[in-house]
Amino acid sequence: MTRVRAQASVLHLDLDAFFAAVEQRDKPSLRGKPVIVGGVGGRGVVSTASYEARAYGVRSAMSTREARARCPQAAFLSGRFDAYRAASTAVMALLRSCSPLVEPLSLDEAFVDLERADLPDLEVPTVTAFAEDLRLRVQEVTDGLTASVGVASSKFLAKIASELRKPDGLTVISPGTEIALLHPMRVSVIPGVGPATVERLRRIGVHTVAELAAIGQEELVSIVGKAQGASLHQLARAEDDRAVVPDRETKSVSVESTYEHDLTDRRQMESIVVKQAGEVARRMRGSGLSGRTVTLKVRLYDFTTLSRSSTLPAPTEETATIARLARSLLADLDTSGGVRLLGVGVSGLADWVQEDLFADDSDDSEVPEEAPEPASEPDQAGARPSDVHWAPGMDVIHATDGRGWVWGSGKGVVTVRFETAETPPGPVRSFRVDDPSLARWRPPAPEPPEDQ
DNA sequence: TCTGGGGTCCTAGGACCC
DNA sequence: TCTGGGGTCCTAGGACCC
Repeated sequence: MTRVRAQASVLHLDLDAFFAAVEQRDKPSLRGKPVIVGGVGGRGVVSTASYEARAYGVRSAMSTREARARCPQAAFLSGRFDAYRAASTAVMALLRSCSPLVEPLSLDEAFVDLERADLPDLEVPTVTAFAEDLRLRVQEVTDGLTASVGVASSKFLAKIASELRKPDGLTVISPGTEIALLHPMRVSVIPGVGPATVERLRRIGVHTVAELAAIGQEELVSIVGKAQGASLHQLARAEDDRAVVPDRETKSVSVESTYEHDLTDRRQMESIVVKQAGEVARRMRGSGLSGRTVTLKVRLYDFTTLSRSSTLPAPTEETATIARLARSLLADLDTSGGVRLLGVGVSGLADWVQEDLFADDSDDSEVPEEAPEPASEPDQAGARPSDVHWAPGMDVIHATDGRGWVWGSGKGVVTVRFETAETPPGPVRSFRVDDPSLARWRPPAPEPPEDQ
């Protein structure tokens, strides 16, 4: 049984501070400055911090409130996923031009199997030169984003390697040196070992990978469970023969939202859940999926999180069906203390057999109107999602001043900085939020990728 | 008014079936 | 007077990842 490959032929690529780097690329005034992308509302968290912001201790998953306290001078932006997706698509296309076996892990990360790349051999000097060239080509296709790359004899070690010289670095682990590198490290370097597992291991005196490797598999299983015990037993020995798998299938589709103020009105909760069901259904139809299990997620005022699910006899992608089920699941829950998050998801997915290629994918079915939507509109007090209309960072265009982006908004005023990736930092001007000469600007739709 | 949003995988118990 | 033993499906919750 193969434990690892004899050569360093798995590559892991990770774009550095990805969301923040895209913002700095497109907004020249932010280059060299702390930039924080994430939820900008009172309950937001940091998604990505630029390295300048990390110097102040700002980290992913930290609450935005704390990030503001640590680095008040940072630009706080709510994120432009179309731009991130476009950059990601360009990088993934580059990787797929190198090898047919590319496994994206997220927008900013992927494995590449070099055994299927067109290289003369897989010796360390060859893969090193290839990886350095690849990093340069990433910068070319993304107009300047940097990537960190690791190359090793398995997925596990390639991922660890890419972390070692961030940002903008390359690490190749020579075959045969894996254990010497790995064993002194803390167990938390192992993907899948988070705070709960670190604590369990700490209680039996295990802190490093070497100490982990010294534990018997039975003891490990008794502490962390069957699957994780078996996995840790192998990874601690640098044993990993998982294949690079392209085209992993989607297992679930979901939408959730945390509200600035806890919800208490059942009618309002129902109307939100119905809207979310519609969004899930729309996305499912967009990717040709349908599913049998509908799940409602509710986070209460005290952060306890509940889920309730119900499985249909046959798959659906219809708004009305998903909405009806979600609403009936909500009906069984006690939400009297207040609700901070609501979400709707569908799992148990099957490919959608498209009966008629020319059928339009709209879904006009009506949701039974037992709970009419509260009169008027999204900004009902307490129901406003964390991201408001003029979100910081959003691209805008002004009738006479041209293109810029939203610096901030409040008190009926939007502040815009006029600049683009190509034009130097420009003036900052303020407008009334309802100024008709100001509009959201969207980049031209990217070419849909060839497959999928 | 600590604690996002979109996912994946695992566990454990009960139902149900052979 | 006790009580088998799988396998699969479903549900709820939790850990973890980016």
